Amino acid sequence: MREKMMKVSIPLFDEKGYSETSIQDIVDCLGVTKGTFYYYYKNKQELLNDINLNFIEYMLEQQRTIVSNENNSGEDKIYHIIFMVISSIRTRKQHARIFIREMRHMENTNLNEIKQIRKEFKMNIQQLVDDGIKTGEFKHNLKSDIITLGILGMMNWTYYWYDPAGEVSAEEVANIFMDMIRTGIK
Amino acid sequence: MREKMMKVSIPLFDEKGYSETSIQDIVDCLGVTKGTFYYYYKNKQELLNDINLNFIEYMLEQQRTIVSNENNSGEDKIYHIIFMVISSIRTRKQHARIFIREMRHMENTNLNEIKQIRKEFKMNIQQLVDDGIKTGEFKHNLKSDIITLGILGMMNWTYYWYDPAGEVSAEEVANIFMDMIRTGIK
Amino acid sequence: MREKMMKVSIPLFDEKGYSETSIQDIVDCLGVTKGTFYYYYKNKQELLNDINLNFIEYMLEQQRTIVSNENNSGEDKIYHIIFMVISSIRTRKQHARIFIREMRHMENTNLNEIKQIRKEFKMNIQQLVDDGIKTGEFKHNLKSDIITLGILGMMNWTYYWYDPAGEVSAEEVANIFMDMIRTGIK
Amino acid sequence: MREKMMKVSIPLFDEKGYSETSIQDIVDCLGVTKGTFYYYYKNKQELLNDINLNFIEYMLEQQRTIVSNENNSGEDKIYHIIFMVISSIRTRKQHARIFIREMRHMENTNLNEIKQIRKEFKMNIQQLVDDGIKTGEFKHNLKSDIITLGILGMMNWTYYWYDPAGEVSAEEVANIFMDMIRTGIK
DNA sequence: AATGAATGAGAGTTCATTCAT
DNA sequence: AATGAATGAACTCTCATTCAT
Repeated sequence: MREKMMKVSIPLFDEKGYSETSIQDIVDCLGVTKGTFYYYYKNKQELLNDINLNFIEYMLEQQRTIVSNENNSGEDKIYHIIFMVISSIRTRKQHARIFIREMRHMENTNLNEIKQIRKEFKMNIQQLVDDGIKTGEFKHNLKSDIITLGILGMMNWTYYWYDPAGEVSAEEVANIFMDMIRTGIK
Repeated sequence: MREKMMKVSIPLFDEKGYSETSIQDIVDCLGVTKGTFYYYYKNKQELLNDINLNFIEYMLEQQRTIVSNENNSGEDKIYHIIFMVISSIRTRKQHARIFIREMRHMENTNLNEIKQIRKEFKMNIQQLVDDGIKTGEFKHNLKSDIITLGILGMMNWTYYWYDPAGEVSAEEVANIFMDMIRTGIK
Repeated sequence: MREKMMKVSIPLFDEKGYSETSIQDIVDCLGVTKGTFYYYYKNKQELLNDINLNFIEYMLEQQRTIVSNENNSGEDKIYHIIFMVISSIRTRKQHARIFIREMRHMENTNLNEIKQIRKEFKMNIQQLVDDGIKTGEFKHNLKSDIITLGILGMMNWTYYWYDPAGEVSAEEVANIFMDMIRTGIK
Repeated sequence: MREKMMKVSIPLFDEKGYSETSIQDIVDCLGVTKGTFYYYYKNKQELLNDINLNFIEYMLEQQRTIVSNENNSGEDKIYHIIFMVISSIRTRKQHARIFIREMRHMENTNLNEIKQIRKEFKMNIQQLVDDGIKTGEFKHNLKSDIITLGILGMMNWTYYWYDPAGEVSAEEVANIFMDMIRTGIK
């Protein structure tokens, strides 16, 4: 039931916003009553925590798999992360947007956990950049943290414009971004 | 008074969120009563409209000045836009974040106006890329729209991490980003 | 200015109701500001008092003229009162309805004055009935007070259905009512 | 609970008026909180709808029973309707006055329904008059619609003056009115 | 004679939450 | 496992009224 509640809440939270979605809205989707909600969840925040944790843990897990693949170069790994993020939009666009927008409404305890995971997600990319600098794969004078934040910006922004049903495939976008990151537009 | 209300609302809207900020919160900051708010504003939304329009019009104006400078190359202009955006964080960080997050709460009429301006902001960049492709300044096989969205992502994300009081100057960030965009990290 | 305010308030009070009409609504019709209203009127109630007094005094005056005409029989006088009331709808329909519906909102002092006038209006009719009984013009066993209330009911109700622009003239309605009152429908 | 709320609201709506009665007034009578009101009613209007529908449906039902009684003549039926209306004052005076005065505040959907019922109530009387004309029970040259409006006026006005606790019984008033309608005062 | 800024009290309504059943 | 009644606090918004200018 907790799963069902998460599932119906995600489109509601994305479309109307967390604050604007009432418990009533959620239980209406399931044909149950508000009491039922509180049987499964302590409060509304807990549901948001669940949703956000579920998302970021999934993303981190995917990223870890990519990073730990020893057959690929750093560059390959960065590419695969970008591709993974953009691909995830097909099934997790709403999920991702909630994550970005509604973090503010989380309890402190869970917020810290999430920030930790988020940091790891970022650091994994930064590490790839740093490694590349060390091995000579990348330029030697890069500021890896800012480069990483640039890459994250490009990726995260896709949640606001990329349409998986549109003409451009996730692969194409990933390729274009990776090209720009690798050799620029000049 | 409308100005004063905008001014105190911006930090509130950024920190607590638009929905979570009550009219009471706003008027308390000014030492006036709720009635006063409604003397100057038709409703809460109108205040948000004001805030958002004020922001995006400022940004567009700055961008127009940059773009219309005939002494600079396309590349220079892109650089100046990036620098302008990051510099704007010093005085407009909260303003910008409200703009990005709370657009959903705007009235339709004003929303359309804002979307229009936003589109122009984007198209101005895309035009620079297109021009660069035509003149040979940039690679000839670029997908300018996606490249532009990548650049916008990098810039917009800075509102969430860049600290103007920190060690790295806006100029440095702009340089790093511009380098990546120009020649990549390889 | 007090007159002008009364004039624009009457349609507003009739259509929206006294409570639902705001001072703002009233002053908007005149292109002045709320302050102006309070320059001429102590408060909203005073305006209603004015409107209602104006109406009932006019009605009473008309009635007095009819009653004091020594050429007419009692029956004639009753007829003329009915005709006068129904004729008054053309110019005072809204006025009359406000009078009937919004008396509740009047101050006590004025309310008493109005009730007094209203009573006189009623007693003038009742007197005609009583006179008729005494002179043998009417049946001798009539309960004049209840008969009077019946006649008043017929007349007052016309404010809710009679359309002066419709096909039936005020004269016709007065004739029909008077016929019924005189000789019934049998 | 909806019933209880209707019950306490009727005197409030009659004495203070619909607009002047607050939800707080209503719930105070029941010792519950405003939230409870909104658990049972969508809004204030819905309560008024309930009250008004309840009244007019009761009146129509009573009228239908009278009209459908095949043992009575048309004249008898008109008498019984008048008597029924005046008798209803004992238990429904306030109810009736709310109905007459506060129709303006009803939603359109319900308003139409109510107007329909009201029309039927009127047409049932008019039909009796028409029948009487046809059968020769009544004068042949009557304008039945205006006669009916006259009768309705007499009856409806009783809600504003008849005191069931006073000296005159409902039966007496009905008899006096019926006499006037039948044979007039001459 | 008229304005415009401000007030303050209260309105209707929403909603997360509780809890006995 | 689930309900349904109830709460209470907060919210947006309205408006008659005041008063210095």
